[in-house]
Amino acid sequence: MIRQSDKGNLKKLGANIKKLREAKNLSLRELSYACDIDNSKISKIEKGQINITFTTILQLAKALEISPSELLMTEYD
Amino acid sequence: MIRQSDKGNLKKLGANIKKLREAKNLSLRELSYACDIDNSKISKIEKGQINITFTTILQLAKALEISPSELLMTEYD
DNA sequence: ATAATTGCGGTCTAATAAGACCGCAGTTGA
DNA sequence: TCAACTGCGGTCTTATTAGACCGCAATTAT
Repeated sequence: MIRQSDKGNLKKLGANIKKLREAKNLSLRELSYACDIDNSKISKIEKGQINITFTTILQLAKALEISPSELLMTEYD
Repeated sequence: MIRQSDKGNLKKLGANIKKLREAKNLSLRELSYACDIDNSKISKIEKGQINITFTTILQLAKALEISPSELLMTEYD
């Protein structure tokens, strides 16, 4: 595993999440509270360090008040 | 883990993937070959039995020739 | 009939996400 | 000056995905 092209895609996803979080003026801890995901984990997600599951995507989307598909709205390789 | 509401969402995702696969007239093994995911795993995904990761979503979307966000184009709880 | 295809369930190992927690260094602002 | 907040990195355990493989029962050709 740990395909090389995946790393870039994970970073893109993370960057998108960070952008959306900042657009709502939320700190990591605030978003953490809103979606019940540890703030350090969100930090890792935004830096593309972990490969989150579908349900984690749903949690984040809900807290960011957007649709799950909007969360993935980016170009991937 | 294994939140109860997640089960329903996983089934919805699976149903959507199955619909998309059938729309392209692909068997499990054909899709399996196209995205390099074991056919038995795809079967489990379609039945909502596993919580796939982001990269698996990308693989499926690519093989189904749709965008990742389109793959999630459904309503979730 | 019979051979191939298909969906699906189960098995086993290794890798890793989930989840919870700690603490630091660098802002920010009272 | 000091307290609060912020991003972020690391740790530890447990649950689960990933990945590869086997085989059956039912369906679908040939």
